Amino acid sequence: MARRRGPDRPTILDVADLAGVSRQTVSRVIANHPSVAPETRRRVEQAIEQLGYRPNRMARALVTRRSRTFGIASVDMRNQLFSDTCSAMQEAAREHGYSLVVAELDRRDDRGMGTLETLVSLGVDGIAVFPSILADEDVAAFAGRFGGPVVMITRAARIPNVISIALDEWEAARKLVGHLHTRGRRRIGLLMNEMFPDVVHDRYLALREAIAAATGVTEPPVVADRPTIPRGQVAAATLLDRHPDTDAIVAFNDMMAMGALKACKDLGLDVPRDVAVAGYDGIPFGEVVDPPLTTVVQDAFGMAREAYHALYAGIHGQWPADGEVRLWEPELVIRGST
Amino acid sequence: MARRRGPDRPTILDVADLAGVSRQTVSRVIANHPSVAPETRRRVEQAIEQLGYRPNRMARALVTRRSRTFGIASVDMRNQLFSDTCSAMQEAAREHGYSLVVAELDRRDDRGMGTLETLVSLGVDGIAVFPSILADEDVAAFAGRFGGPVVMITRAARIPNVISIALDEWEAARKLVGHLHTRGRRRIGLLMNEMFPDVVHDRYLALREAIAAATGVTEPPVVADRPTIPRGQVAAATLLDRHPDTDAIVAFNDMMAMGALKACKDLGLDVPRDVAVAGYDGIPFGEVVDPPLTTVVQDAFGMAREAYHALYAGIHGQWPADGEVRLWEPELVIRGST
DNA sequence: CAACTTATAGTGAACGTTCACACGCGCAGT
DNA sequence: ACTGCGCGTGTGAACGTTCACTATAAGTTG
Repeated sequence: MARRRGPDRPTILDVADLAGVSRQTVSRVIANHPSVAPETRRRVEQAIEQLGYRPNRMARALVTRRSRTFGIASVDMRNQLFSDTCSAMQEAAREHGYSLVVAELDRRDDRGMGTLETLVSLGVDGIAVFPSILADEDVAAFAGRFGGPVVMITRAARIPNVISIALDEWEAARKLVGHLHTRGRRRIGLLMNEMFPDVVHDRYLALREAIAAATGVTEPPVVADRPTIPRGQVAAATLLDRHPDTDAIVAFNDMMAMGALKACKDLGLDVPRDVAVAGYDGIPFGEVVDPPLTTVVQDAFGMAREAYHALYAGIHGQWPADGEVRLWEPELVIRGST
Repeated sequence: MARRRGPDRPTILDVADLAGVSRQTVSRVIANHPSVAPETRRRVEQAIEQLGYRPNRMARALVTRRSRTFGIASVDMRNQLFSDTCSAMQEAAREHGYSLVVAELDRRDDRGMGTLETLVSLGVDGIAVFPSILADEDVAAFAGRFGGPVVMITRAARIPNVISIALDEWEAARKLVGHLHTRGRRRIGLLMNEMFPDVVHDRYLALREAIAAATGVTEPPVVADRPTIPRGQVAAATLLDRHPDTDAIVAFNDMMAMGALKACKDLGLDVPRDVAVAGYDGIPFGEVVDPPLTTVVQDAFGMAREAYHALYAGIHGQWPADGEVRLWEPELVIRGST
């Protein structure tokens, strides 16, 4: 074991000294400012190279009031949708030299607001909030106070100072329920997500509306639980126990739907003969399960890219003070489970 | 659309003014320094509350040379293992008030080193590198230059100034191959990951050694491809085409293994009767596929927590100048596919 | 009661940048 | 020769903190 002490990184002054110029000139070279003599620029660049100098982005951010950093907050980082979003945003951010700070929303910490404040104190220029557990009023208040752009992904809500990017739940529900109806399903049960009342709300409301329109049933059976495979299994078992005549199950996401597949198998029900099962998200594993899962797919990458570009645009220019909702078209992928 | 201008966040001076004290006193209150009169502390706390003040962590980091931020770099953020790691590190970091900056390693950018330099310029206190595509020498050079703690996850390599935390591949291979051998499998084929030569190497070497020990076959058939379901499917088809007598397939991870399941189904082979299939990682979907997947599980959460605590300890104290490898015990989960 | 301690509070400098401005120089126009 | 201008460069201040001191008042000791 050796005591560790950073061999202090070179600063702009070290570069300036080595190149025989002032710090400002080095700064200009870095910023690609035109008014630097070619010969000087060359010397400075060589000094930078030689010292392995990298500007300290915190110091820079302190004066420019721009960190070239976006925050992205999620309730659950282990969600595949979130990983995809993160990855796509990072990809988009790269071309502008932006970086990402991630934070998992902590319910215990002031109902999640503390997490957002942490991002702010880290100096992020904008924030993307992923399926929010936050109350709309809280988000609105935060966005006003923050002053930078805030986008909300996977939830459609018109919140002042917030752009929300989300799946068109009503279109999705129409497509999915329409498909089930075509296949002769009439008694559709729902497996919803207990964690995000609001998210559930849209998806639930849309499905209920579509079901009512298609089958006339206004209060379809519904069980709420956490959106995981085991909880989906339990929820589906509960649903089928309470309503044995159910001939189709629509789950909040593919995980729950997979749990439902297991539950059906346990009960000796054949999917899709006895019960059809469908989910949302289109995760890759859906293709592999038996039977392959019918699912409503959203273009997570496209949405993430749009979120990034909204943030980026928001920094430089305008931002809708009264909020904005951008809906994305869902795609229904029909596979063996329905 | 309204022009956006941050309603400048309050600074420590605003708080000081409101409370009628100096900035240093506010600073002391924030740091919970003892030498502040109870009455003064109360006034300051109230001012903080009233203004919604949050210290600017960049300004603080500039002087303390500590950002309370760790960087985490990954080749592929969409990997489930990475999500789990991220989530667990974040969880562990919370109690110390640390935050996470994530970056996806960009091969194009100086073979990935640029990404690490970016993290440094953001001022992270330590870095976790997730399945590295970086050459050991590059990592070593970087770790030396960086000066802060660097941990490498999922790869065992003794690199100066780096703690590496990884699965014990040899133990894993022994367990898995031993199990297959017990079930009478003698002609084991491998599906490996073409992306990370080094990672492959350990897993591959370990499996080859275990296979040789168990069956006497010193050069088992192997096909390398990307570790995804579709590529695993292609790779398995190739393997089975070249070696039709294969009676067991071990895949680099569960994704490839699932692809292999599909390939077997396509070829009309029964799993596990005709061919056994096993993977690595123990992702939750492995339970759901048909047949459920036998897999080598690593405690991603435990490893991530250890990584975090290593970094945290590294900041404050000692760091092994000549590197250190910490191996984690694998667990073999036997399910229907073998 | 002088001298020392303790508790509490404040001040200047520094962290590594960029911004706004000033400076010096050479050249063109009058 | 004077003015004006543009180019290339340097200087002081500022960003929001904390650190290392210093200062003051009150209490404690011998």
